[in-house]
Amino acid sequence: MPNTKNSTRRRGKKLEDAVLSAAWNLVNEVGYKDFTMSEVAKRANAAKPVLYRRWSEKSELVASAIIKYGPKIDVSIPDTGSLREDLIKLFSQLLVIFDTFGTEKLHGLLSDRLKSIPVDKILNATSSENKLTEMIMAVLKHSDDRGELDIKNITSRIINLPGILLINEVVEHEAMDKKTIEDIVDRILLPVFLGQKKAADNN
Amino acid sequence: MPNTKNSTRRRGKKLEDAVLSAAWNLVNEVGYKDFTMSEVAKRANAAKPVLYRRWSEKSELVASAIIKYGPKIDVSIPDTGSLREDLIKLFSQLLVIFDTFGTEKLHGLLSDRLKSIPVDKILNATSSENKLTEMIMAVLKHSDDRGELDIKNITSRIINLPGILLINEVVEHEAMDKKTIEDIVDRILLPVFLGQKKAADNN
DNA sequence: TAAAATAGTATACCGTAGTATCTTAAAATG
DNA sequence: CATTTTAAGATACTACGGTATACTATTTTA
Repeated sequence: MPNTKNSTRRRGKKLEDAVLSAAWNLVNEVGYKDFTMSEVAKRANAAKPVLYRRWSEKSELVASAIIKYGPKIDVSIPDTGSLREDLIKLFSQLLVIFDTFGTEKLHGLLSDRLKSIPVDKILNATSSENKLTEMIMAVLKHSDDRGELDIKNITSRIINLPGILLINEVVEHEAMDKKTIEDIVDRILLPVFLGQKKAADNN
Repeated sequence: MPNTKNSTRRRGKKLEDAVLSAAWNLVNEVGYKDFTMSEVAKRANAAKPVLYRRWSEKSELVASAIIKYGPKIDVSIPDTGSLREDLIKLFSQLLVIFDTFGTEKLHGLLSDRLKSIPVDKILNATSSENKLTEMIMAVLKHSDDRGELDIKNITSRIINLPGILLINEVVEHEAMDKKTIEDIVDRILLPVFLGQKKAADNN
């Protein structure tokens, strides 16, 4: 504590913040591909090993910077009484991600992260406390309560489907708009979710 | 190293084959991550620029080698009279890929390819006549002929779904077995495809 | 057959991710 | 306050993907 003023050498959180801030600025200036670790180090007046001591690879540093300085996603779980509306609202909360970053940033980040982690972890990591699958699960629980589906039949593959579709949109298309969301919900998600009907519904 | 007496300089297909063969051996020995272009060049007694003149990046060379020396995929389009059986057969044809390669090879290849091309192109890739989406389309056409769905309602997003699910399995799981295929077909693909019903079916 | 175009050879080079090493400031411990 | 421990600084290094260049063998063409 008595050091803060005169200290020439930053440590811990101070240093970490400086690096994350530099990383955030840089990724916004040059995008993901041209983002280099050396440049971040230079801008933060830090040494490269400092970066690698905290983030094991480029994509992790960028992900951290986005989590800290990127758009905050509304984490509220919609409960409108309609599965369709709930899903649309949930997806719409994610639109801000597309609005903030171009495809290039998301795309590059995605392929690099894919190198080290499985798909279902990608979304959780990027938004830390905002686990998409948990939110999906909550929405489906409400639907189950209304007797529209049987949540016991919802497998992990099905739970992951929204995330996968989201990632696919990132990779494949420039943007995700309201119309795309409705298309995904109506043509894919609802048929899949509601296809897992309660046994009583079957005959 | 100057040529010993009668060493002719290889060109065209001869040279290409030597490189592909070396690449195939190498990727099987060391996997994708430790596969280096320099080592391929060395083994094929070729110069690096020769590789890059034909394949623009590492992932392309590896993909080419797999297409040439890897398992031949049955490209026949099933037509059993049942959409479910057709889809299961189609997916089962792809099992051989998982059997032949470990996840590491597919995983690394996938993330590198993702860097330069969109998801829906990954499977079609240089494999010329083996386009998954075309086969899906044919199977769906048969189903349409039987009046089970309306093919006009099948959007590109829906057509790409099988490929996306396949890629997801590559990334996320060790293997894809019969049970997985049935799960994907019954719980996801059939609900989605059959959800796009003909207007006449609506009661 | 001679010239021109094509494409392989050899090698040096660049940029970046990521690591190793050695020194030194600052914090923790006692 | 002295000692020990932690972690930053500085810098050099390795490995690899991919490119550039200069040279030369082979094929094409006229």
